[in-house]
Amino acid sequence: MPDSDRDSFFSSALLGWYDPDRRPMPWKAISDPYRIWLSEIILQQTRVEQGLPYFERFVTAYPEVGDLAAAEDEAVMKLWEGLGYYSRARNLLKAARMVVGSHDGVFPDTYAGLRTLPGVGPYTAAAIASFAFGRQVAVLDGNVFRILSRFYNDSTPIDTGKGRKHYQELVDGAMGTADARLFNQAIMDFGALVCTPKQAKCSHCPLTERCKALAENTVYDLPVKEKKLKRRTRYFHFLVLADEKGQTIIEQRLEKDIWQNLFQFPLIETDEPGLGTNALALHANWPDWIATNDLRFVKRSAPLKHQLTHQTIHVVFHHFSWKGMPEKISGKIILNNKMFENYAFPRVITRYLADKSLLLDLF
DNA sequence: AAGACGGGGCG
DNA sequence: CGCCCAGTCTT
Repeated sequence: MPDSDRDSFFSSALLGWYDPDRRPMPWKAISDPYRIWLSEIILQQTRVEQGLPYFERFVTAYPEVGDLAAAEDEAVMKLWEGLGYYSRARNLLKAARMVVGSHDGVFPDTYAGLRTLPGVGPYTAAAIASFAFGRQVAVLDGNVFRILSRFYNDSTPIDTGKGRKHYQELVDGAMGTADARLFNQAIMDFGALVCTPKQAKCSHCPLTERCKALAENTVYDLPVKEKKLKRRTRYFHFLVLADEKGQTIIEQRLEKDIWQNLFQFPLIETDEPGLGTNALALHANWPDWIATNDLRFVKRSAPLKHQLTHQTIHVVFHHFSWKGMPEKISGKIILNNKMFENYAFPRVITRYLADKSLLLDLF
């Protein structure tokens, strides 16, 4: 049941609290749809501090949407390297090319039009529509779920279709006729600075007098999620194959899996934990294009645990020298020393490569 | 509706 | 170690 009195208290208190300068961001004070779109894609499931340097890199490399549309796929993946959720980078490029190819270089200026761009879902379409075009649409993101579930002491799960619809109605009502651009920025700043997941700043919150979760002492029980996180465990063995000319081999991940389109050292994935190099060379998954009698084992890295949100990956790097490595290998790329900078790698590999002492005996 | 998809920061 | 972050797409 709508509670317009409560809604108007919420929006006026929120806007009274809001000060755009408290959390400055380069895309906040502008209305350029390209930059707003770029920032919103980067910030999906990503903290502002983490995304900010990437935003700067992209704007510098591609000042306008046409520059991005004309970029090489590999250059864009390389610029995105390390940020995660790489489908965002692939869709970023697709969308830029769509804007240039099908919309004459001009971004759609409606919620529905924006939704047709790949990578632009309900949240991002609302954000761009309000920030860039002043459309009267409210954003629904993690902050909004948390703030509204608390303010109304509402235990409706946020991770179901019904829940999303419910909270969209709540936030639409709360925004009312307030300036959408201000309201949306205010509610997200408020979630980041005051109504935080932990250690919420209830002692100086402008909404305390009517916050139901505070009154009921349920602040840290909200919001409610229905689904539990499931985690998969995987075992990755990367083969670092170096020849006497200082060359090594990489391959691109093309399957529908983690790190799609990124590069890696030739990978053997096994179901068994704790496999040593000898057992690996005898394993059924050993690639047929490497004859083990041509290799000389050099060393093996310590086992690394690469912890992701949905996967725990145990990684070992196995170093071999390969005299007479072929000049060409179908489906693989032969790299010489400094060429790593042209290819995007997962963090577990860039971090490994960054260790100078490892690289020394590699080449 | 349920899974899949990264990486980092913080308690 | 578990949770969360300016979510979206596929199945």
